[in-house]
Amino acid sequence: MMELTRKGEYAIRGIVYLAGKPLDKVCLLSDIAAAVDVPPTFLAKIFQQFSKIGLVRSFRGTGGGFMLGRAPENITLLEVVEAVEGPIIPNRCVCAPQDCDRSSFCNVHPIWKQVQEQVCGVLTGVTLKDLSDGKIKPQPTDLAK
Amino acid sequence: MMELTRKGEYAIRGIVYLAGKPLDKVCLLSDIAAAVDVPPTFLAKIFQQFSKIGLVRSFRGTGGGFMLGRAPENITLLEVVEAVEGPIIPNRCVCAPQDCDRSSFCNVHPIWKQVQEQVCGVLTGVTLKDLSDGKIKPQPTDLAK
DNA sequence: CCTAAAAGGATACATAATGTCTTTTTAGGG
DNA sequence: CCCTAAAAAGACATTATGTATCCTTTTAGG
Repeated sequence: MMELTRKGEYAIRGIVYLAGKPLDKVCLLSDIAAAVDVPPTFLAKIFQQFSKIGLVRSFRGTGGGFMLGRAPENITLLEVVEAVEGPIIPNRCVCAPQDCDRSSFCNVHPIWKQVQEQVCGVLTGVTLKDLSDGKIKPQPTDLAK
Repeated sequence: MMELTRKGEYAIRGIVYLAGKPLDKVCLLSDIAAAVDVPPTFLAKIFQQFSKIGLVRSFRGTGGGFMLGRAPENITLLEVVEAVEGPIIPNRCVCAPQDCDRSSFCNVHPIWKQVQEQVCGVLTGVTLKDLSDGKIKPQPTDLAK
């Protein structure tokens, strides 16, 4: 359960690679794909999605390629993951409570809500800069224990 | 991402129903399925799995049926979820770090580990008794904020 | 032995994941 | 103005997973 897909894994690899480059450097898709070991055609699809929502910027034609859409310290891992996997929804009822109007067993609802919040919390706390720097910030929840 | 399957949803419904019955009461599969609105044949498969690992006990033949395998306060939601969905693994690399020996992008590894711990933490904090009682205990993480 | 009930196995269908291929558009450079 | 490089877009193929259903077998009570 809760498993990131290949697509998600590839997306993170690719965009973290971009985050490690200068903001104005245009990178060839084929170079990125080779560097992070992802099928180029697949990565193309992912970056097309990212381009539409501004996570990356793309340039066509000769000398074209991709660069990060914004400064890496302003892009959270949550944003990347949700862009490629859709929203973090442990159970349908979290977003559609009307499906949950059964009596007893929908006591579970608040639990899924908690799970969702925890996960989003962790992923929000990490930026692409953190990841490309190799400096992962400890989460508050770690300090707690 | 992270979505519980129907099977998982059905499993929880079914076993929470059992948790609400007296420990020695044998319930007909068909009754359970009808009560929690789950396809009986599907629930049968789920409870067969549960029976093998002792989460529920089954009785065959006339007067047969299912009951909870242990006291509901000793069964956590995590146990139920993992029994039916498999282990909580946000990314393969969490359980197989050898796949993660790439340089930069596996900085993400500790993040997935954190996610895993957070989710398991929440699900461990809830028992079937809590769920069948309708009394969901607030998590430590809630108090923190 | 007859019937009720779960166990086990095989099967069917739909959807999502994981790619690939081809064609089209865009842009730079001679 | 063409030629070439590169991404965009769309169609397609393959597999795996999810979501069941059905049928036969085993077990147990009466």
